[in-house]
Amino acid sequence: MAYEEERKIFSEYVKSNNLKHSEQREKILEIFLGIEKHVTVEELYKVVKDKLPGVGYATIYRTVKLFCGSGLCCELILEDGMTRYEHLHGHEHHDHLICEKCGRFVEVVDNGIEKLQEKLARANGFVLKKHRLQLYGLCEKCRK
Amino acid sequence: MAYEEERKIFSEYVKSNNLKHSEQREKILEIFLGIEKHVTVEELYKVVKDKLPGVGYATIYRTVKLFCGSGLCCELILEDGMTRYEHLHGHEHHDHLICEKCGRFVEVVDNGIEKLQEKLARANGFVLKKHRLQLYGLCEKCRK
DNA sequence: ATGAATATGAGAATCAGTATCAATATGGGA
DNA sequence: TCCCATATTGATACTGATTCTCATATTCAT
Repeated sequence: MAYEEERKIFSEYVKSNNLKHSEQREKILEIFLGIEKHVTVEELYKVVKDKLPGVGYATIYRTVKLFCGSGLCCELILEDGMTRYEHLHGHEHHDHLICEKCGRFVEVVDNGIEKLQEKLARANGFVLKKHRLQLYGLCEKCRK
Repeated sequence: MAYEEERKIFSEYVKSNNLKHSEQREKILEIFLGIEKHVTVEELYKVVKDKLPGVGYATIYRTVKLFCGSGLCCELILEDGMTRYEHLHGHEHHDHLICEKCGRFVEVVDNGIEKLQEKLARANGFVLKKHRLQLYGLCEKCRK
């Protein structure tokens, strides 16, 4: 049984919000953590369905929202109208570089950009809370 | 009758795609160009409805898509599930700084950020086509 | 003016996500 | 251990934004 730390974080979140543990939540968490990519609810549903045949779509939606609340993951909203979820625990902040042809995701960070964003916001009288940066282009393979 | 240039661009786009002119398209274009902000289809629909009472929702959707195709405007997709449209002709590229409380939009550009994005993409083997950068925070007023 | 092609408006359909609700499961106390 | 108030679940209905369909109306080259 892996992901001790994450289980603990989730467990504490559940407890401190007067929620309850359930087999579904345990299983979905484990499966979600085992998928090392930005997963959509639909994708997650399909995988969970294998191990938990009776599970409903709504439960997946509800459960990933809990994961977000607990700080274990966050939403990634692109332009295709499907929300993806990505792990947060043990992952640094990053932006996304996306190939328009093959859909490949690369996680990128640039401290220079981060700093300039802060500066830009401040110059306009804003206190920056978060940002979304997505770079769309063609990857090496897809250009050939 | 204003917006000569834009009308011409649209007119040429229509012609070169074997489409047809129509009163609706003319009117919607004029109204759209007159709104100096990032407009949603719903907002545009309401304004158009005043001058063109019989107009249907679908026509607005179809027409703004044409405007995008012609290069007169582009889509702005935020996190609220509503697509906004903004003028492109005669407007420089810019990113968006958005107040999380009052919803105010500020258009911003930073050449440093733009360059670093290019560099970052290149370093990962990508040729950059476009990017989305949205900065969310609290504006001066809303912090008080 | 004519006809082939496109545009329109109304409403149905779609699609991701949310709300509802009856049935079930959980967990802190007696 | 059993009780029971409370939370969770799965099924399904519902949203809200957008797209599709289709019969009718309009455009435009001839």
